Amino acid sequence: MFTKVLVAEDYEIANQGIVKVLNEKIGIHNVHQAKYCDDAYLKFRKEYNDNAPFELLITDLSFRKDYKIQTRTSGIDLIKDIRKVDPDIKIIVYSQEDRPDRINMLFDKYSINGYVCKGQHAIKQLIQCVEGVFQGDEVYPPELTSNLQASDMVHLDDLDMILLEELANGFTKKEIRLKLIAQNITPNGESTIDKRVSKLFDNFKAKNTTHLVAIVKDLGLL
Amino acid sequence: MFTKVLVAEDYEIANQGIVKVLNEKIGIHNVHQAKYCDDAYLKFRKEYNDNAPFELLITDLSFRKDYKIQTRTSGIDLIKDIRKVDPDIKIIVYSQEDRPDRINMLFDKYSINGYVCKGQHAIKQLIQCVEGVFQGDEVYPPELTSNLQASDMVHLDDLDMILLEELANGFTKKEIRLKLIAQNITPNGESTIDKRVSKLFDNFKAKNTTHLVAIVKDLGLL
DNA sequence: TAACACCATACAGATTTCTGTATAGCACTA
DNA sequence: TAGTGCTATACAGAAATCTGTATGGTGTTA
Repeated sequence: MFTKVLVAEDYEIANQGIVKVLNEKIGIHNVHQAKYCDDAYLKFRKEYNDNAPFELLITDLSFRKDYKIQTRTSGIDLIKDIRKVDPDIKIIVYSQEDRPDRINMLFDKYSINGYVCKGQHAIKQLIQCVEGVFQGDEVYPPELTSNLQASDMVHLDDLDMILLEELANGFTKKEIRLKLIAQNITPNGESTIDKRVSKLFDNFKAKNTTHLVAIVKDLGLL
Repeated sequence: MFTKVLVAEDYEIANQGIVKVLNEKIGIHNVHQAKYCDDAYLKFRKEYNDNAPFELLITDLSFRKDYKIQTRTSGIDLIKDIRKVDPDIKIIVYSQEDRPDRINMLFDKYSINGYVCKGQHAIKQLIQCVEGVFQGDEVYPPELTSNLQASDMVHLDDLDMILLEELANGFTKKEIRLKLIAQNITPNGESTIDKRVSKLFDNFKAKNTTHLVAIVKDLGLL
């Protein structure tokens, strides 16, 4: 089993909880804690340079901002920087996020090794995740593997995303059309945009533009 | 100090963390845990009926939904139901939420006794909060008292919230007007609603309804 | 009490949204 | 190759949004 672990989590009580689980349920005692991304990075760097690197990083994604100015403001920044230095360290992300596309992105783009959703079954999942990652597996959260269908069925292409984005930014379809033309993006006919948005209404069962944006924001797609 | 406490928090690791703090830092050992609102309510009810009521409830606001169907789905439901039965129990809410208006609402509308923001300083704050509430104080989180200005300058009343909510749900202003009339809520003139929404545009610097809803969703007010 | 500010409401006009119908092009296939 | 389905586009009309102006009521204050 891992012997040396770094936990990056700004939320103190959760941090304590993780350490408790690692100690008592998995038997890892050499656990270091960090409440800021920059702090985590420095700790990582120090041990790495001393030739006693951490074997596992467990990190949250979102870190609350406070008076301390940080160069890294999210777990993603932290992961990026650590991966650059040490491609071998195992990384488990442990966060609120439960959107399949976001989680998949972490595995694809930042080659994390495991993901645990904060939630009711976090303890059991964390234990399984640490064990799985130790054996070299990629460990996806059960929440994700069970219902891939629903959220991923509606496929949104680039134009759809641009439209949603610009509508949410308060632009009219005419304005959006002009922007598209200016950026040489096709299609950009006025009625095509109308039709695209209408199709999004169908996809998301929205009654109008405002409703559409509200739904998409709630789904976390925007 | 309190001797009998109920902790309602679906997120296991945090739940552990709270118990640890209550045990080790405040010296409360009779701590019961619940991971679902309904479960918390039943535990509360049982002890109350046995004439050995909890003196303090520490609860989260948001509970993740899962296969278990719950009649109470949020901490607010739980608080409402518990307050109905026992107006004397002290309640500390302990949540992600950091919007001043939401937190104030909890004190005003549900007469909670304390609030702690999940975050970097949650342990210290929780300790201070429990001690303050024990002495009969209302304990607001330091995050709130320090910068009331910014976010609270825009005061949203009930009607504003209804309008935002219904617009986000895709209803037209005419439909909303009819709903207001049906529920005997005044004012409900067509142009009044127009004017109210226009004022919200000003407040949030929104260009149109869609933009407004997007902004408010991002701010977490909806 | 008179002046002033604020709010609910009405009305009207310009703009935008939403929907339906219609045409043309492109790709696939029987 | 003719038929079918999909997409981009145009146009048009009904409905909704947005904005400006105007009026009457209420409450505050000089």
